[in-house]
Amino acid sequence: MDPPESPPAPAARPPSAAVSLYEDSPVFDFINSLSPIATPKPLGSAQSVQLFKSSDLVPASSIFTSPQVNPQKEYKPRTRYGYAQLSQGLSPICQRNQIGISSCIELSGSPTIASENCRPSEYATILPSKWPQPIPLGSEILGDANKQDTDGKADHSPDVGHVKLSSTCYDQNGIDQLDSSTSGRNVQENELTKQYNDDLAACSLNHLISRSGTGNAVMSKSDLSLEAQQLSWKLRSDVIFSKLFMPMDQGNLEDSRRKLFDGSTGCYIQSAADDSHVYYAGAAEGVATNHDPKMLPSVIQSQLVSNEYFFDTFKIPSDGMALSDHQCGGMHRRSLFNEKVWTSDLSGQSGSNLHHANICGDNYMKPPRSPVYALPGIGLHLNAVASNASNNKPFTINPPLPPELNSPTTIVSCSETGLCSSEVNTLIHDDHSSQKTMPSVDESCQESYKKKRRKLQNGDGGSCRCCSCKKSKCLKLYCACFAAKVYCSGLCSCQGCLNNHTHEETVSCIRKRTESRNPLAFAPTLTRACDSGSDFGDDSNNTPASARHKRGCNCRKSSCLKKYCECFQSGVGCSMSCRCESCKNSFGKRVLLLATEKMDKGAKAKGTRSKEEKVAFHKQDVVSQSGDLTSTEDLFATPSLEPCRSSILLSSTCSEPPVSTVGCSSQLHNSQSPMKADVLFSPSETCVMEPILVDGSSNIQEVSSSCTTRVKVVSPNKKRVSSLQTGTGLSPIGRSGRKLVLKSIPSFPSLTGDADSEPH
DNA sequence: GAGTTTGAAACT
DNA sequence: CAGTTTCAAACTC
Repeated sequence: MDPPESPPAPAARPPSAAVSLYEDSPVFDFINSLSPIATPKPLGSAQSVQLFKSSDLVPASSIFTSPQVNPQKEYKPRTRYGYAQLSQGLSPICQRNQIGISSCIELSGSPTIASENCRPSEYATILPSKWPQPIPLGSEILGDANKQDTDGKADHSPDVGHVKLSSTCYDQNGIDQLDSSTSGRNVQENELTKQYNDDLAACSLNHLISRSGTGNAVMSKSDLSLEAQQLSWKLRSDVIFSKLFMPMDQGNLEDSRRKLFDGSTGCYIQSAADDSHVYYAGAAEGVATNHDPKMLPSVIQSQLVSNEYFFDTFKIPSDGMALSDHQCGGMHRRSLFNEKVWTSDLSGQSGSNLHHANICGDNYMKPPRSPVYALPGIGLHLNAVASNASNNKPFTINPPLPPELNSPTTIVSCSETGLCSSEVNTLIHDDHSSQKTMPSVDESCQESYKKKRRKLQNGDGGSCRCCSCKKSKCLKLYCACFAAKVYCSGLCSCQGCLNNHTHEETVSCIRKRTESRNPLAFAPTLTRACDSGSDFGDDSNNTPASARHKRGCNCRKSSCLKKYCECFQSGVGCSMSCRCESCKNSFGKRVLLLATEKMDKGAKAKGTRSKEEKVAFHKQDVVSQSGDLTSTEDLFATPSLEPCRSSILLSSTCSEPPVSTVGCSSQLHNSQSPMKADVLFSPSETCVMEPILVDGSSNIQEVSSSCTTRVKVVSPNKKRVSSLQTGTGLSPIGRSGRKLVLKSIPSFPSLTGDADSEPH
């Protein structure tokens, strides 16, 4: 051949030698016909692989998860970040060089797979909706790679294509330990569970969630743990968590998630606002599935640390063994069942289930009204989680919260828990026996309760909501207990409380009324998530309103740096739905697009930008410039896909490294670009970002050629500009705020898919 | 521990 | 829907 003269497709072409080997093959021809790039595929040869240019590979890389390539590295702590990582790990490798590819290939064990995956062209065109697909691939690859670790566990994984990571092994170990330690308790729980079996079905969601860790049928068993027990277990769980958390791998997460979603009942979808929240999507399983991957990264990323939170939400033994309550994080959440237990407990230890039926009977038992409808129970769960988190300050990752505070605190609290658990039981008993309705029953008692409560709160607070309502009778959302859809406990110091089983009817009624008034009233908070969860912050159990976070805060004086701010309290960054002023939420800023100067420019151009808007922008800017990590969660803070949270360094000035870079974390140094933008990275490696402009400002620039940026700007009037609201419609949260986000650039469908749905 | 501050919830 | 009031938690002293 004449190299110089040779026609097309030279670049991708493998060496002639390699080609010669395959060119005759029909397969080769076929492949060739499919894509020029494909040609190199003669995977067998390293040479051919090398032919690929890194640039070509980039797109594909996103798809490839190559944990296997470097299993050890991959399974490092980062694995825990989860999903995003998976994709992340893979892509870089493939992306960068042929080595990556080759490794991918090798790992895959199947040239075919590798070739397919590595095909840049394919990925380039791949729709976001399909991004999840990589998972299956990854799962395959990983599965092979990890088989050693997981052994027969592969069987457990759903057919969906769960990714199995070596990290699973870690989990496994931890699980085993846990399991052994908790097995006894499990039995106990099972017994209790029996009592509530009937109710469980309806409440399965809670179940699933709480048990997500177990990821199996087993999960259904453990939910009934007693609050006290949970408390006592907390320590254990923490320990376990600490052990497992790192190991927590995407595979597990994914697995659990999938299991969750695969639930016979339909699919549960996490709310965007709150990672930890799950919504029932009815039959939209596919949707849910799609969401998972996306969500995980964000969650992980932002919450990375909120071990407890995270743990609760996702911890899953690879083997599907029931983690039992430790899973629940004991304290992490007060589940419906827990509530029931409490109730029953009150009425007489294990015996009476008088009330549990009722409890489930009301809102809890309600089947999802719509696909989007948030299950109340979940809210409860998460809330509890969040609350616990707050006390424990589980979110270690977050800068604001020193790591020391997290686990250590938790542990301490756990130790306390031991003490408290008994107390709790006693208190509960007392409380209920005396019916809080009559607060005056025993003043001294109240005092002691208060003290105890404070102890708990300070220590870990576990599951206690401990309200102190005086005028609301605990029948308004002001009441943390009521907001969490739980009855007040003996630890509460409320007065004139009607939120107890003796007033079930009333409570139920009020709940309904409240819900009718505000469908989100009992919606899960964040979470914390990933609930964000997130995530990081500590969600205080004290937070009365569970739905607040989703709606966003409205802070003015606290700068979102105090617990007054629900977002801060929940350890999550403010989202687009927030209308806060001078937001300095250290967990992440809400605005993605920072542009002070840009603002100016915009102002010039438009000359109409409102002062407020400028302020908002400025705020954003400040934040980003301050070097705070911005969690992109904000972008997805909206119900639909918060999942995609990712930390991003926006400005070059950012001194702090991203907390966790799960999905597509990356630093954007967009020195050239006049605008600084928080970029949302999709979980998938493919960083397609849509610039979203508020008010139609059009000066957003794409950060990189390969990546589009989704930029959000605060709306001038501070009305929430939720860009990414759940387009999927899965989100129960209907946002009423004006949505000013404009997509200046048509891009891939947003991960959430909500972008499309957004009004312009 | 009392008083103040804060922002969500409730109300108008 | 906007403005005001109420409320309870968070915070300060």
